[in-house]
Amino acid sequence: MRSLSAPVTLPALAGLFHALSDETRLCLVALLRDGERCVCELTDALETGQSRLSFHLRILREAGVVQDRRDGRWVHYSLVPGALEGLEEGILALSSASVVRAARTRCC
Amino acid sequence: MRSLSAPVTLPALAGLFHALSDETRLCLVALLRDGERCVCELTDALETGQSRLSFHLRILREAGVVQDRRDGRWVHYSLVPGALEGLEEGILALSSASVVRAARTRCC
DNA sequence: TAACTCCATCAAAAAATGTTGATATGTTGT
DNA sequence: ACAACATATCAACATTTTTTGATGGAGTTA
Repeated sequence: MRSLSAPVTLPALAGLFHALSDETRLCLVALLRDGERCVCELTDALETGQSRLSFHLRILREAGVVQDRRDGRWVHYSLVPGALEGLEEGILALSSASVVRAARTRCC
Repeated sequence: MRSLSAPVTLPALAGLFHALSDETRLCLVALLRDGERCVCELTDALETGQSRLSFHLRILREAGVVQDRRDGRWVHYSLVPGALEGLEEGILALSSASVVRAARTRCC
């Protein structure tokens, strides 16, 4: 079991969940499961507009789920190693004990 | 490790994530961690309007995360046993292999 | 340099989601 | 039956998210 992970806050966890709460984005994650993919491959696979894809990729990127790498005129996306594992950790925290409370209400 | 779980589809998984993608709802889940709570306790803890809470509880209920139990004029909410474990399973499926594809595009 | 490709970004429109206050429903106590 | 209470639902509005098409930048090839 890993330790020393950053404390999980409710807002942070909600943000991560939000990034994964969309079918298109989950589809992207599923595609990246097997390794790096170029944006053009992803666009091709999802049969959708390029700017729409770019929008969703940005959300995943900002949530720390995927990362990009430029190679000439292509950009390759891949899963951030450990990101989904971190999510599992968050869920575990949520269902067991130590979610860090935002200092706001009596509850959390 | 549990087997025989229902196949995880992307839409189903996205729905679950969506239910958990809101801070208020995560807060509710965190409150229910230690056991059943009456709506009035939850309202009190979150210091928020009753109809707002009712709205979020419904979303959690419809996503299968929580369940309710009527007791006289009170309604008690609690976590559905195994719901969050199911989520972990989904994440695992997503990051490894067997997400069931919706029969729509070439990708998923 | 000019033309072309890949991709991100922007602005406007559309769609979905969340909030609020009012009302309805069912329950208990008198 | 009536009044008081707990909760759900509804409708109007506000906010956020998503989609779409247009534009622009960065890299490549000729």
